[in-house]
Amino acid sequence: MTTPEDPPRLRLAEVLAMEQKGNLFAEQCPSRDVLKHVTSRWGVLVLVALRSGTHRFSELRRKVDGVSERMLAQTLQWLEADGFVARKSYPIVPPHVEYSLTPLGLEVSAKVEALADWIEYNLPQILAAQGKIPIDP
Amino acid sequence: MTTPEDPPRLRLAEVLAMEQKGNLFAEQCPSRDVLKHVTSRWGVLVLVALRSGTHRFSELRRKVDGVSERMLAQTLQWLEADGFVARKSYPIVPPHVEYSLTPLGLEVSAKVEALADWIEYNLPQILAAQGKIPIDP
DNA sequence: GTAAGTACGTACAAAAAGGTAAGTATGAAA
DNA sequence: TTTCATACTTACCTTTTTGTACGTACTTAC
Repeated sequence: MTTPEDPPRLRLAEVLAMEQKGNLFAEQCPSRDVLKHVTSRWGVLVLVALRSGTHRFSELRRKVDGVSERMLAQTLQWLEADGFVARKSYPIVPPHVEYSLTPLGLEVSAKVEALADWIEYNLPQILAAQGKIPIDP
Repeated sequence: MTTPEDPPRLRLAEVLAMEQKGNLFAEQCPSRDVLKHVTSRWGVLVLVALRSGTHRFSELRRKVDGVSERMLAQTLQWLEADGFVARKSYPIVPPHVEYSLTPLGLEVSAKVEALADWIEYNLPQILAAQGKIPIDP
C-alpha cells in the first residue's frame, strides 16, 4: 500500500482563480503590487488629480506640487499598466499627451480620494493627537 | 511715498488655522507625512489587521505575512504617534503588549480597508487589464 | 540543560525610491 | 537668433526604506 499523499500544492494563480480575489495579507499576492502603485507617494496624488478630468503631463506636474518629471512619468506608467489610467498622445510637435481615468481607475481613485479627504479634513485632530498643535485656545 | 507692500506672507500653520484642513497637493503640508504613514507598505496592512480587534505584537507579525520585526515596530510607532493606534504594555516577563485602534484610527482604517477590499475584489479585472490573466475562458 | 517565546533596540548592509541635469525634435514667441 | 514649451528618457548620485542578525531578561516546556 502507498503512503498517504499530501494534498497537491496549489499555485497562487490557482488559488486566485478559485476564490476570485486577492489577499493582501499574503506576501506573494500580486495585489500587493497594485497597492504599492496606488498608495505610492505620487500615485495617490495623481489619481486624485485626475478625478477632476483629463490632464496633460505638464498640467499634472504643476498641480502635484513637488513631483519630478521622472517620477511623474514613472507613476503614470505604473497606473497605465494597471489599467487605471488611459494615455492618449497626439503625434504633433511639440508633443501633446492627455491622461485620464479608465472606468477601473475611476473606482480606485474614489477610494483613494475618500482616504485623502479624510486625512485633509482631520489633520487638525491628528496634529492635536500628536501634541503638535494646541487646538483652539 | 513708500512702494506698495506685498501682502504679508502666511506661514503654513496660519493657513491651516484658517482653512482648518490640510492640502495634500501642497508639498509642505504635514498631511503628506500622515498619508505616508497610513499608506506605507506595512501601515495599510497593520491598520486593516487591527480592525478585527486588539492584537499582540507577535500576532500582528504572524498575520501580516512578510513584515520584519523591525518594520512592524517602526510602523506601529508611526501610527501611535499619529494617534491612530493605542499601545498598552504589561510589565511582565515575557513581555506582553497589546495594540488597538483609537477612535481616530478606527476612522482612517475604515477608509484604508475600503481601498484594500476594492483591490482584493477587483484583482481579477486588474490582472486582466494588465493582460496577465485571460479571464474566464 | 537547552531551546523557544516575548517585544523590542541597534548596527550594518542591501535595495528601492527619488532627485538632478542633460538631451531630443520642432515650432512659435520674443 | 536665442529662448521657451512639450513629454519624455537616460545616466548618475543621494536619500530613504527595508531587511538581517544579534542582544536582552526571564519563564516555560522539553
